[in-house]
Amino acid sequence: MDFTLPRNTIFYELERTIKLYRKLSQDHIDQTGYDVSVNQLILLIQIVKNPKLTQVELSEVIFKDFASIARMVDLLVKKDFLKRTENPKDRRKKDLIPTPKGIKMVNELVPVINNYRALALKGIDPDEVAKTLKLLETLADNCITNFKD
Amino acid sequence: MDFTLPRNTIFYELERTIKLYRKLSQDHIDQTGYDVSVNQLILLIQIVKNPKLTQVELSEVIFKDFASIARMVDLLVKKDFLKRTENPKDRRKKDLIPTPKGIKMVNELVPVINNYRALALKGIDPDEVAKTLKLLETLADNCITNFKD
DNA sequence: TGTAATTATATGATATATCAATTATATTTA
DNA sequence: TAAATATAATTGATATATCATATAATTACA
Repeated sequence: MDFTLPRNTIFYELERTIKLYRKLSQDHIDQTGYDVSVNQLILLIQIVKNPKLTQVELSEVIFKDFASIARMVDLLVKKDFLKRTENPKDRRKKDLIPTPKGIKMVNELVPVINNYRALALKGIDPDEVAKTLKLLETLADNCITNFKD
Repeated sequence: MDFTLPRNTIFYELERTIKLYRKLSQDHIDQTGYDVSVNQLILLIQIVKNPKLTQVELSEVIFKDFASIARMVDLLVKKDFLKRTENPKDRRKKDLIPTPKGIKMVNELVPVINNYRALALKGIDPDEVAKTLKLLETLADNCITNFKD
């Protein structure tokens, strides 16, 4: 059987790296004492930056299923970082309004994110990052064009 | 607030690429008619290749939590791709024995995996892949050395 | 040798992911 | 305008992930 061990493929290394990066991110967020997941935080930041976006649009911005967005919104609402009210003009839509508590958290945590992003890229040549970005985009395009359904 | 949109960072592109690659993988597996997830399949392949590995060792090979392994083993057993029996020498351990059905599937699906891996990398210079691998390893190392706990 | 520490696996809680189906509302179009 | 279609959000089912804890068995060591 001719099969390359996962750990010798770029696919494995992608999975491994992103997993470690997620851990780094959550770790630094946790250290601040805030009870929020990285994904919840990233979603909330997008809402703060652009309160007009619908959940469907948000799902495109952060590249997640809209069902996931609905559940993350639920959690942000439960934690009082966000309010969800009916949009008066289009009652299918919900207006997502960050609470003062949510805005305060975003303001405090954006520098934390910028910090761990920099830590993750420490010692890496920006030109190499740009090349990697290009490669990843090609890989992603290849995936899209080769779906069978 | 100075915050780079997710989609302009390498971190976002990593998440996006790996998500599209997972979809490509599952799509090609599904097309074969087999009822198995990519992760279950990758795990089963490792077991076929090395039936002596414990679940803890398997979790290192495919870089997943051992709790995840236990649950994936459960599912493989339920689907009759795998048998789990007590190890007579160390009764904490479980021997994981692929069933004939499991072995047949692995033999049929390994070429499918090799095929979609090649599709994903089509048109990409192997030297660039090697460079990207190095960058990802550095990024992963940076994450590991910057955990706060 | 008996107790402590370690190891292997399993499981509960929670978060996230996808897909499919549902509900409600808006929009299109025949 | 009524019926068909599209859109926005929610929810259920299932898979996976992590973390913490539990259980059982083995190994280390005082």
